[in-house]
Amino acid sequence: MTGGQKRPKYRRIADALRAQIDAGEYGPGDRLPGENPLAAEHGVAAMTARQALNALKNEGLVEARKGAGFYVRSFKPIRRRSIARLSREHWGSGATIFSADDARELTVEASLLGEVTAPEPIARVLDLGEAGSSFARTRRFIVEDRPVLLSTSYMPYDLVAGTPVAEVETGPGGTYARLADLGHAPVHFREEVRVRAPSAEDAARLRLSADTPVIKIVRTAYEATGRAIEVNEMTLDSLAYVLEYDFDA
Amino acid sequence: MTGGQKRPKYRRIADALRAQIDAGEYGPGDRLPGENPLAAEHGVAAMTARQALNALKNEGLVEARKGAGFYVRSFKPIRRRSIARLSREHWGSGATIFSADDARELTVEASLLGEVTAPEPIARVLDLGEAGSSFARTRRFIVEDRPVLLSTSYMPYDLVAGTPVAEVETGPGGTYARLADLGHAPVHFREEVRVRAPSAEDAARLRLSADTPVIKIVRTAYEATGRAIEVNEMTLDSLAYVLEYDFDA
DNA sequence: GAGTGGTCTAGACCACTCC
DNA sequence: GAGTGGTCTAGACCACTCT
Repeated sequence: MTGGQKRPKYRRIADALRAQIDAGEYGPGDRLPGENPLAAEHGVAAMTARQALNALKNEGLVEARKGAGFYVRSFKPIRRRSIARLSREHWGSGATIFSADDARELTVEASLLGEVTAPEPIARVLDLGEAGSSFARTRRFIVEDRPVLLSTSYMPYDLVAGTPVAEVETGPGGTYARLADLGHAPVHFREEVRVRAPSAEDAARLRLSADTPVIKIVRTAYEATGRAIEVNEMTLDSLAYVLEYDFDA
Repeated sequence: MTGGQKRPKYRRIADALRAQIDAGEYGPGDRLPGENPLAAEHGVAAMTARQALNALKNEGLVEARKGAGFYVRSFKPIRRRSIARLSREHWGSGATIFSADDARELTVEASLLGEVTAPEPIARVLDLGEAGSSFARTRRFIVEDRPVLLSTSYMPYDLVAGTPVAEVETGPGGTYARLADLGHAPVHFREEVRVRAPSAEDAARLRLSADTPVIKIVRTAYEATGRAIEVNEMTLDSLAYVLEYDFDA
């Protein structure tokens, strides 16, 4: 009599909550009813109400805080202008490539890994030889207290060891400007975009649950000779970003 | 004594299965043990084994077939060369823009929607006026019997009504070549890439479960005057694609 | 301490496929 | 008909937050 055709109960409950969120009854940051009130309200078992809440969590609409409740997500996506940010004029002018993204308080945690053995596919692209010896640097980007992007940049060790590229601070224009100083200006880029489940480590560093997918971007930078001089492997909170690519026909 | 530190049981079972898949013990298309054998093997409740299998499903590593079992996914991602496929030389030569993607048996189901009211954000970009009157066409792309991409293309109704663009078959070079014939050649494109939970309809048309995220691409085509002449809203099976963007610094 | 989400158990019915 | 995945129930313990 409670009226059930085909759509499972937990989906109908999720639908109802989603509608309320869309209608603004629950605004960004608001707390949703917990599983017990929900279950009572809809006359189902607690597990079923929980399934509904988890469905919304997996959609990225709400986030769970242990011991506290489910809260409506309140993060405005970052618009990443993937091509403009890498234009020569941009880093050539001394701007960091991050400043082509949304203007928002941005914290970057950077650390040098120094000489590392690059993962096999990257070693091949960079033509690192048998040792696979690369120079690597990792970064974590935090916007509004939320870690949103992890990045690991690999360059041929021989190319950059002992140069300003291998310093902690790469100076105005960043790595690409320093590579240009060395006569290895990047002239071409390729970005490969994939969606995947995060590794346990990535999930932890981005503070995501294991069910939330991430965007993987692998960017390769080429110098004029056609040689690959850098590979940057990035992991993005998939709900925190909109990727924008502008190009001519 | 069975050795449990912190990682939940269901995750450890999922990890074990993932390792076996990576090791090739279960190859593409193979069937995994069901929840009951799995539960017995690991000494847990059936629900817990099921949780492990569902975790793998959400990762996209395996797919569930109702009444049959869980099977290792066996689809090789499609490499979509987003920029090359839209170059003027490409469609100018009479090739369809799909042929810049992986060479694989591709089926396209196309249908004209005719005159439709475009969604508000698209109507604004296309400057459709109050009526929001657009001409629309939808397509579904199927590769190896798997629907992988949905597309809906919107153009200003006044621009294309009664022209070859509005025909069922757009001819060599497709819509963009016909727009060029009309003196509205696209010279610039913008693609916006997002990851989201699919609508119920999109999930059904792509044969995805509601937990599997999709990639949303919104592509806007601009003519030389800077006017937007087409908006194409695409929904991709996020595990079926690798997006590739090539560009110069 | 009360409430919460994360995990887990031990059952159940249904619709589906055929291992 | 046996087995399967999808859904559902009615409990439970733990770690966590503090509504």
